[in-house]
Amino acid sequence: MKTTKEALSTKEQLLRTATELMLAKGFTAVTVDEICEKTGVTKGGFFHYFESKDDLGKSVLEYYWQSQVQMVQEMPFHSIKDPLKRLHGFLDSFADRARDPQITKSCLIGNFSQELSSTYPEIRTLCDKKFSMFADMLKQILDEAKQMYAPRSRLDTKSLAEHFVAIFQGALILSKAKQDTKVIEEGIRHFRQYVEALFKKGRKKAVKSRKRG
Amino acid sequence: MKTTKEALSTKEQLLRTATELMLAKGFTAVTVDEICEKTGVTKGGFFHYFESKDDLGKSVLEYYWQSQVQMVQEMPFHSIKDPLKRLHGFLDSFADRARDPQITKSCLIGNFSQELSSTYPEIRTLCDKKFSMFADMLKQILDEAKQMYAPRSRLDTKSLAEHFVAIFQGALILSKAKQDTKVIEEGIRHFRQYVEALFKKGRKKAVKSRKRG
DNA sequence: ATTAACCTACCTACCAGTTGGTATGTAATT
DNA sequence: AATTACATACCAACTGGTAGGTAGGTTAAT
Repeated sequence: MKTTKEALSTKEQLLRTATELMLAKGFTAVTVDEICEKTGVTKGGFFHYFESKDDLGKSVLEYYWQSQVQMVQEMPFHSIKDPLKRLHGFLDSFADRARDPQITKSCLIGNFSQELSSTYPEIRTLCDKKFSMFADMLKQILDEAKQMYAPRSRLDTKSLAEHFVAIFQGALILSKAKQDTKVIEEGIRHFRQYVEALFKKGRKKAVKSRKRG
Repeated sequence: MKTTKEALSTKEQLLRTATELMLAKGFTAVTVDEICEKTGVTKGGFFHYFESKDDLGKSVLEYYWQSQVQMVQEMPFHSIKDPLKRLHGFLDSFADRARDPQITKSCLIGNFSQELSSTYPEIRTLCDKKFSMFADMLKQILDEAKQMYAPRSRLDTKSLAEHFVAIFQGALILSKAKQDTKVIEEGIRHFRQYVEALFKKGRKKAVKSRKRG
């Protein structure tokens, strides 16, 4: 296999190029020819690895997702014991990434969801799953924080986690129009403040309940 | 002129069809032929009204924006005197629309921003302006509410208004993937709660400041 | 000998956009 | 009242180029 010697296999190079282009222009606007030229592979080569452009779409989505998962796994917040501090560590990492000019301010899951949901049901389902998995990761932190700091409140951690995903996706869209990443930072800041407010409320309620009960 | 007798001029019919299709599939995936066929006009007819597909893009964006402005103007919240209640009225209307199954859960400004920002600078600028105008509308309500209920707080109403736009855009994306509009309702609910929390905090601070000063 | 990993050359459908019309109305001229 | 002139609102048929995809090969490693 080439993978051992060369940095990346041809297939992975194709996936990388496709990801890069589709992050900027979306699925439909990117042509197979474009991907081939930029990767330095002919069309025959491309169709050796992918059945069709649609097939590429699914593969690219999976590839992108894996890279995102890895990225999150490499974030330093996991080792933080206190769940609320861990949450802030999580948000810090995302804010750092928003500030980093080298990182593309776009999300393939969001792009595909918007562009392909009504025409490619399979991709729509895939996007749904990825969104849910991402939200679930955040939900776990929120659940722990809730249990520790506001166990009696009826805070809906699932909805709150999904809310963050929405904030993030929306901020990406705004940042593209504005060509300014501050919206992303602000979105994270607002979410932070909101969660803080919710936990304060939860604590109060918990105290009240304890007094009552 | 035909406009008086017929419901809509040919140009407006073309704009409508284009809007409808592009809300679902995005700009690139919609072909001029498709728009023509669905409108019942030939290509010659289309290019009589629009210089190019790009030109159509800009026109469609403007047309969509106007329709959205009109929609907001027709909402009942404007007559509410109390600015905080007016804000809730505003949010109520958006939540109602999220619930209404007849309304397409998609925003052309968001779609275009995501799809075309990197390739069509003019459209990107247009999206930016529309987003800003929408945020500004909300900012005005927030400003009034701030002045009345938390005049001393250093609440950033502009950032908060933009945050709502982001929440809304993000929720639309999620709702497409999930095929469930509850995320939109939830997004609005969370924003509501967040603003409430901010105003409570502002009130406390104002009280404190008054005591101190 | 077989298979994976490509490449060259090509096909067909469809894309945005053009050409050169016609039908209709309107406004000024005769 | 008839004629000329011009504009608007379309249509049918076409063009050039590009899209996704295929057929059939070559090369090199297993």
